[in-house]
Amino acid sequence: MLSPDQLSQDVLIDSFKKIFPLSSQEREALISRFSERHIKRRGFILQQGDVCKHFTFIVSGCFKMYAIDQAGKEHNMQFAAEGEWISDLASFYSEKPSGVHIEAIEPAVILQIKHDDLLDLYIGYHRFDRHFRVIVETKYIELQNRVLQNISVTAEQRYLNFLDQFPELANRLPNTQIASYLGITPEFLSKIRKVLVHRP
Amino acid sequence: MLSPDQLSQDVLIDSFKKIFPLSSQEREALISRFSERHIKRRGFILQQGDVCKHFTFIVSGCFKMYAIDQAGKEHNMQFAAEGEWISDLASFYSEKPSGVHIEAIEPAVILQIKHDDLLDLYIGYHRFDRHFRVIVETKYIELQNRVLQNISVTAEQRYLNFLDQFPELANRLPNTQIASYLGITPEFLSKIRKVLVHRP
DNA sequence: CCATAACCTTAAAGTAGTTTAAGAGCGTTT
DNA sequence: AAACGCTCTTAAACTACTTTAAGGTTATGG
Repeated sequence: MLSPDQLSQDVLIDSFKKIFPLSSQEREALISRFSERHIKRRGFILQQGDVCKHFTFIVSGCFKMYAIDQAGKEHNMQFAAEGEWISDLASFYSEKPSGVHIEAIEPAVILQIKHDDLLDLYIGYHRFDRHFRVIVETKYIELQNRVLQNISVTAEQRYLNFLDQFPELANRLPNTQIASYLGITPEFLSKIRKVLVHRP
Repeated sequence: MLSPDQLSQDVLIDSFKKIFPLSSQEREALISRFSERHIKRRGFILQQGDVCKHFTFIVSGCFKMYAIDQAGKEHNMQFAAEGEWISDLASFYSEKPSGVHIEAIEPAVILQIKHDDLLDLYIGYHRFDRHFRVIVETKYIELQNRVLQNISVTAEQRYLNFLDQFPELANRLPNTQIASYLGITPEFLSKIRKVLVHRP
């Protein structure tokens, strides 16, 4: 747990600037409330049963959020890489135990703000209400698209759309993780890939 | 297009009060920017190809939001009934043509605020940034649950969860609409229901 | 109050996705 | 160098879900 170094700060500030410019006062208020952490591959920043106490900004690396079913199987709800936010909002705002894990797929550097510090920020600098409104709206729109795909298209098309939407992630992730995200078995994804090679 | 009548106003204000209290000034600013409309069954408040120009609060009645695929089939992305908000956020904020329809399943009374009036409201009364942040966060959490179900459980379990989560809606909606929401055919839902009757 | 469109169900045949099992390739750990 | 775990693939048998078609029932709009 360190104060953010200059490089990490820049990545965070840049991401905010894409939504609205910040005054130097706002920037200072923002940075001073975040702390930096380095996470190993397979390290957790949230485990099922714990309360999600931080909102996390990813400076580098990649995470998955997943739930485990009664049969012990993992189901990937989302991936998040550098420049993105990740948190279990349901647990974060309700302060109740989370139903999901958030785990590093690659070694990562993150910036975290605690629940109470974020609420402080909202109260002291109302501009941040807007920033986080826009962040959540963006994520909501993404999710809505995903729901539509899940109920309307085949696994093959979902896979193609995934490649199209996240070409970079598709290279970094093992296919087992992608299958879990798509809601199919790794075996079936393998079958799909085979068909696609012979009919591109 | 009328000014909101007293009853509709009360429903709207009550919904805001659940998040944070409003000053009488804020209440006035809010109400004065909404207009009331009465929508017939099967009436549209948004059609694919049009820009979504309003954020809609439902005073009474029920809507579905759906997309139509290449084969001409409808896929229900969400239902919304009295006390809830509905809008195609992607189109609303980007001001680009929408990919979805929003249609009344029952005759409805709604309150609508225009895009620019909402932005005005955000600027003049920053409290509303927070209100709408919370509204979207709530919807996001709901969607995230739905994604998890879509990738992890069978259609039967999804149906049972739907009955559990929206018992009231389940009574009001025809099964064809529910099937479309669950991502299955009406025929298969019928099969599931038959099995459930013989094994409750 | 009649016509028609929307809704629900059944069943048979077909397709999409899972399960189980087995083996091969690769990178890490001991 | 051996042993291990993780990933990817193949294939056969199985289950979940769709398609097509048909018939009966209920709403509702004209």
